[in-house]
Amino acid sequence: MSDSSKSFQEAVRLTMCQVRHLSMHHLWRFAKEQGFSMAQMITLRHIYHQDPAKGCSISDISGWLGVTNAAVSQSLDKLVDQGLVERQENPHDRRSKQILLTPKGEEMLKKSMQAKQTWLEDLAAHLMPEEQTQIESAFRLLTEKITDMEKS
Amino acid sequence: MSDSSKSFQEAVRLTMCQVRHLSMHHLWRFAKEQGFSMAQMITLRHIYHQDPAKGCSISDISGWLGVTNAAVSQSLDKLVDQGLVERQENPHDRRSKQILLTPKGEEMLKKSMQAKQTWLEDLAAHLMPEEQTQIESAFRLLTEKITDMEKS
DNA sequence: CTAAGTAATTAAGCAGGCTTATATAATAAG
DNA sequence: CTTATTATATAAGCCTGCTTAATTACTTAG
Repeated sequence: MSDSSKSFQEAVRLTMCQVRHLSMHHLWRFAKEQGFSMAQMITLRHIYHQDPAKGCSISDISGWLGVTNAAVSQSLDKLVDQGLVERQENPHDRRSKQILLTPKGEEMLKKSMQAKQTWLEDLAAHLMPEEQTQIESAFRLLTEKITDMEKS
Repeated sequence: MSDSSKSFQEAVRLTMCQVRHLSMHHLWRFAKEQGFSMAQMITLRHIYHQDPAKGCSISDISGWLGVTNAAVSQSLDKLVDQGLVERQENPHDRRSKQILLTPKGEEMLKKSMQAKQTWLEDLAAHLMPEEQTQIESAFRLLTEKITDMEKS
């Protein structure tokens, strides 16, 4: 591996480490206040990151979390009761369910991310316009590449 | 707020959203495999982000997590048993304890972050050298600014 | 058509993380 | 010095998220 690549990785790692720590804390507190378990928060986010047309199955989620289907099914019951997700029949396989976020669920997730918004505004205030532009283009590039990676 | 600042924030938000989702998942799986609770992982990271000379108190941690001191004290018992953290007397206030990571604890935390390493190498492989340089400098700047923000 | 396999659900039971209540020791305030 | 407050620890008990086991419904393979 080249030295420049090492340097790149170190820079990314450092920022990620900070962001991860703050995000983790934020999500933990949000979940606690709203009465969700960590598993439910991760589930909601996982559904959110799926193709909204297809949703995802119970097995998808249990595989992602590393728990049993039973656990996911029970956990979803509560989210359904609260109107955050819905179970739909999979037309291609009637054993399977398509789990989808309801508008209410999507709104809730957005809200959970929005608290970050204030932080982001603070950050913006600490940066000169040129600095913002520089970081912005780096992040756009990164988003694109990460998306590519997840697909492959 | 200026349009350019909005655009900046949106770019950062998008990347963070991806990173958060993947990090969350990664940490969840790691904790599960290693037999730690989410609260313990967040605790360890919190200690890690403190001044290593001072450590932090039980109250610090319970405030950070939003749980009682009793919960933290019990949770730390297990981490102490495993040799990951140690309780030291605070010389300035003998009621209080300084909670510190042991070398073993630090190593464990590093390990929990290292799995990200592979991902980072994959990412680097998807990027041209110029792209890496661009992102790298943006991240160095960002780390600096976030550190400033946390201090203030 | 039958048998085996897969997806989800339900129920019972366990374990661990959290809370409250209580106790101890040290500090701060009067 | 006495009293109140703060920091932590311990014990008992609750709650909930998870597991296993059993069931239903559907799909696939032979």
